[in-house]
Amino acid sequence: MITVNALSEVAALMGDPARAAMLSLLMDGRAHTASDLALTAGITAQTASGHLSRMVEGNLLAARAQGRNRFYRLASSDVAHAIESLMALAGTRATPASRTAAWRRDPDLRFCRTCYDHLAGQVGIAVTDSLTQHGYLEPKGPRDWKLTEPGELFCERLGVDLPGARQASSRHFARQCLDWSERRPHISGALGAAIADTFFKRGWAERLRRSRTVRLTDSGRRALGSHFGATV
Amino acid sequence: MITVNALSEVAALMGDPARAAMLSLLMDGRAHTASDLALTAGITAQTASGHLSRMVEGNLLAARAQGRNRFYRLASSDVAHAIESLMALAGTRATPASRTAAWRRDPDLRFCRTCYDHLAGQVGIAVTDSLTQHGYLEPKGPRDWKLTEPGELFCERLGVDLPGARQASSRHFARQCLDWSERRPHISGALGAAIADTFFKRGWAERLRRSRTVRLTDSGRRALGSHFGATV
DNA sequence: TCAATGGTTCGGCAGAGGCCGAACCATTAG
DNA sequence: CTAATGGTTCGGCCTCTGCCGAACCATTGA
Repeated sequence: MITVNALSEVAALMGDPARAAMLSLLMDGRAHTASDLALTAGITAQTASGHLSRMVEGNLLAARAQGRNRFYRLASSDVAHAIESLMALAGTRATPASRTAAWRRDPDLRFCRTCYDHLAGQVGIAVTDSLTQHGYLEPKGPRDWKLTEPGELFCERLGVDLPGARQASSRHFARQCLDWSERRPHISGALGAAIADTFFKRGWAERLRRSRTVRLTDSGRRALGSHFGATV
Repeated sequence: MITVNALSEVAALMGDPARAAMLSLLMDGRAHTASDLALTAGITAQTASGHLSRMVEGNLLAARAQGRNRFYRLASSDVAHAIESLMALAGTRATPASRTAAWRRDPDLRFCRTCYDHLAGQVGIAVTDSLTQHGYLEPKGPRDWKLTEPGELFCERLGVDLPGARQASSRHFARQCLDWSERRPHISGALGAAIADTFFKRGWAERLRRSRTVRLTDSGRRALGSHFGATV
């Protein structure tokens, strides 16, 4: 059956430690240069080049040339979600003896990280919960959210680029994304990305280099309290 | 980082063609003997034994001895969902040139199949849609459903074993599961499994050997019309 | 007790593929 | 033009692991 082969092929692509390290870095949703990815994976540039072209061939990554550099990013959010689901599985792999799941061992990552291009972890959940509890966001269908009229006002007041988010017409606007550490949905899609952008632009959060981990700044912690009525 | 290794390890387990073939068979939610799995994968028993113990070690499978036989099944529905998400990815891997996704090439599988232990494909979606449109099922939270009072009556009339489904207390009762061919949610969890059981027990559907494909019988087609008001 | 059947362990073989050094191409800066 | 930098291709090495034959263990049935 053709799907069996396809399954093993795509899984095998993710199943190499060096490629998994690259994919993990790319889970921050940004594009990275080939040498950057090689450094992260701890391999030479020529080895990385082989891995990268194989992942492009397998439709996991997309490549874009810019000057002397070549930038690689995840091919789609579907890829990101498949990786998240595997990570969720890996996180629960703990035996009954040592109950501590893998992600528990990195509290910073659990606290706040990027999931592709939006916020995840405790902070992502806190933001999402605040939006739903204030009636700014309502569940719509099984995997989407509806931004209510008060929600639009709130976002505008916050400085979220709503027109920009709506412009990406091919993309889901407000999507539910399962958080693998909190095991509950957080806001993703174009709106989720726009909200995350706001956090970065206003200095509420900072990306850590070579990691999906995000640091919540002091002003970010205050903003969570004043704007969202949440404490983390 | 520990999560990176965990990711590559679990992906590598799924990334071998023989193991992927076994996992694919086990996606029917049932337990299969070691020799059965070996036959499916097209390898000898001793080779299969090695694969199986590695997958048990990696918490993908659970094993149960019974007499001379040894039965293997997926360790949890999380495993099934991770595999589904990879299959969804593999299905969209088609190049722009040949746009037909992989699952399109198996219309029977797309029409009706088991997803772990419940019905999926067009039939699964038809059942789910019917239940929601009649007000028997209401979305509850992002990933669950609520069975309404009329819904309970309907299920009892149908012969669904509701007490049995409720007994599995550790399990989600009515869960939303994303259908990778229809790209919409169908009913899973204990209730989804109980409904699927009803279909098999009443002779409305039959499992095909060595496959997740399910055949809808003539009486099943009529039942869909009379009980669910649906045509497929 | 003895065969038959299902399953696992062991040992050795062979192929796949990850890795790097070296060479090569492309773009930018001086 | 030349040098520097980023990236890829090529060739060969080497490990990893999937595979099977053979032997072994466990359960069942006669």
